[in-house]
Amino acid sequence: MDNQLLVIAGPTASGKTAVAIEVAGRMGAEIVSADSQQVYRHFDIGTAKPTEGERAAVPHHLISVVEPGEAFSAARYQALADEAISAIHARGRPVVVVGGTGLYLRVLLHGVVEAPPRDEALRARLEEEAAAGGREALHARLAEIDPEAAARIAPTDLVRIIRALEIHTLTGETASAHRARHAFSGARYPFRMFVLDPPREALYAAINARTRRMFEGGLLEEVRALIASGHRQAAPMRSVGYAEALEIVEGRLTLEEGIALAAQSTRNYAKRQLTWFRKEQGAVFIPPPFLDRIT
RNA sequence: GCCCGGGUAGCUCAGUCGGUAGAGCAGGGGACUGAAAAUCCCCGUGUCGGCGGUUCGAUUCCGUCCCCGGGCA
Repeated sequence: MDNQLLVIAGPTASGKTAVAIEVAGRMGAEIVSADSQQVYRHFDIGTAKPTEGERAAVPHHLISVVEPGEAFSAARYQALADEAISAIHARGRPVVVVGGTGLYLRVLLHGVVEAPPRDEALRARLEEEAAAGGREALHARLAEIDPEAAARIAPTDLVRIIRALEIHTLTGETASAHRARHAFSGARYPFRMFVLDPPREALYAAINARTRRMFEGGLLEEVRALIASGHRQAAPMRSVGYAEALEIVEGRLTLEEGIALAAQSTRNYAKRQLTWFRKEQGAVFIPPPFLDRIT
């Protein structure tokens, strides 16, 4: 039973970090993060990484593990998380997985389709093509080579159209063929999952307050420093909070407008996160007080 | 007091040469497997400021009143 994972999920600002540290502390566990933005170094304030003190209290894994410019992915996450988990288990300690990135949680728990990683040059070409001829044209092309994938992907969903096309041109086999080979059903680890689910109003209030705190705590300075070190185009710069901070730094938004928009997109993001967790079989949604309900 | 603008969805506004109206944002729901805090999809009845008038029919035209801007006194 000791290598059963305890998974603590929940939308941003629901209080995952504090709960996980408390619970892991009691169990003598180590924490494996499942957060797609906290993996990037130097993006600290806007991703709400656990503090030094918190990380000293309980060892954390998969936080600040890659440079912002590096291409990260769900598959890479899975590999690194697997490594961390087996190392912790080798130490004889239990694992608490904490995170809000639905895709990463799913890939860790249920597996990832085996396919080649992104090909930067190919993607650039396809993007140009879409810019010139329209996304629908690319989608039409996908429909010819892989009707099954085309049926599943919206004609406007460029990111997914490109990935499907990419898999095909890289392997000569369609994306749906790769997908079909994977069952997704069973779990890769025994686990129990709790989803922290505060009432909507409380969540929004927490998000609004935390967003403001981030700006007061130096988010703009962090963004300026990131730009100065050449990370203006890095993937995490497009994430909730950073995108707005960038607009402020570059003078396209006033501070107040930016804070309001950042809080707004964070709220919308929190809603999106919930749709992942709702689909996870066996996940237990719990209202506060969280600690009393995690066993 | 007079003149000019405005008063339409929670907010900002578009529109109807007269046939009871629609976008963005907000809000809600959803999809998602190598960028995922990304990318994408779906959901809009509201005395069209009040009251009268003209009209088969007024949110739209006319009158009048109220409210909000701005200007002149």
